[in-house]
Amino acid sequence: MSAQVPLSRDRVLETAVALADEGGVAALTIRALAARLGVKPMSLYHHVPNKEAILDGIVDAVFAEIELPPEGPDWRAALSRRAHSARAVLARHPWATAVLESRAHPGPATLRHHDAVLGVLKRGGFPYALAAHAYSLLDSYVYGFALTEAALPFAPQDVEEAVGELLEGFPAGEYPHLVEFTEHHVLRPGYEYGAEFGYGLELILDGLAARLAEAGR
Amino acid sequence: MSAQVPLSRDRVLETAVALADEGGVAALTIRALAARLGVKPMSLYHHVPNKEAILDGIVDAVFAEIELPPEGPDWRAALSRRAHSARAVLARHPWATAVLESRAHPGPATLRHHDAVLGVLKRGGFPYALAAHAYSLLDSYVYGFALTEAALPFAPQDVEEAVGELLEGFPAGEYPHLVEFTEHHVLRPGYEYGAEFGYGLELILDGLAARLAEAGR
DNA sequence: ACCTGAACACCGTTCAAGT
DNA sequence: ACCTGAACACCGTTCAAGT
Repeated sequence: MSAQVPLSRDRVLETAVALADEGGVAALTIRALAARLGVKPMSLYHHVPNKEAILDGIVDAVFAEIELPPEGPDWRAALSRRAHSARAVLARHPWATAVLESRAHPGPATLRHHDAVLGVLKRGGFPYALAAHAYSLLDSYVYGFALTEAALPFAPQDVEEAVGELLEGFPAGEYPHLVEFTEHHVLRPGYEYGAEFGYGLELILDGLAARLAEAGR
Repeated sequence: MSAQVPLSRDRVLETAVALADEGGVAALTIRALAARLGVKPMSLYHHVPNKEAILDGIVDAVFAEIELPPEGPDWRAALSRRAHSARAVLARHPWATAVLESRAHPGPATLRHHDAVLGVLKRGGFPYALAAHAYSLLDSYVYGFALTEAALPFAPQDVEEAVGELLEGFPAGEYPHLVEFTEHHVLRPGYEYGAEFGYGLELILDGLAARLAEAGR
């Protein structure tokens, strides 16, 4: 209610993340943020230059939640761990992946991450070119998976209902493979989209390991 | 100026895509859209129920630009072709990938695509589970790469300048691997982020081919 | 049927004024 | 120094009125 705890950049960003988590990025308005902080809209401008800076800040705050890869010699375990952590964090903040696109100003947590991953690749013996391939591939996969997962029009427990509705709306015979695949696989017990993440990640890591072995010969 | 060509849903969506291409999704407002169409804001509501529908519509319009995979028996060539086409289209409309996230209503072009890709996998002999893995992996990769590419804070020809500025802003010694990697690889002539796409795609297709061969044994 | 003017409840942000 | 009231130039959308 009252601003007993004084306002600060950190408290603004923390609350901004909470608002976005609850209602998506559209719910994150300066005015709503001020109300949640028990303060008038204009007060925020003493701690943050404008809304762009808030968006930059919360993206970096989300990055800070991702585990830095462990420093050990096992590049594969380190990258796998980091990828799983990134996916979990981005799933907790479904708005974050899309907001990344518009951010041209990487923050310190983001840069620290890039640095740590490049360190892992270097210690793993990746030549520069292969390190570039590996980084691009892994990051694209993780972000893309997070984006796809965030776009799923249903919570995992509601697949059946949501997919059923979708199928009913199809013109008969228009999407035969989609219907067949949905009925024979997606709606079968045991299918869960989230489980695809690990499969794809392992395939990519296998591929990188093979390329690295070739490069070392 | 005057609405000689009568307004229509298609003309609204076409213009909406143009506005987003020019100024990002933030530049796509009902009012700007009406102005561009030489009409008053309220007129749009006779052809489109609201802004959400416009966003659904332009995402589907972008999907319609992606080449459907060819019908031939070569699954690998078909998927590669489709992936390259998708990446090119998403690069032409850098706002589109992020907008995907918020769209729970896939349009007909989107569904036709999913159907066609599943058809390719089926004719290629992919069991349902492997088809699911393949679809998730490829789509995540393509979207993630498009997102990363759209987030690059510079046009390809300005790498040197933009990256130079970024590096100068770093606290000394804070990001050693990032600095080393940038100087020894990113800033070297011949490096271009866009070229990473093909490498990653081939690695994924190699992996899928190996899994498919195993499944067939 | 299609277009529109006025109005409503919102935005982010500036500026001058308070403590 | 930090907070704020009033104001400005925007949003998307409803509703009643025009042709």
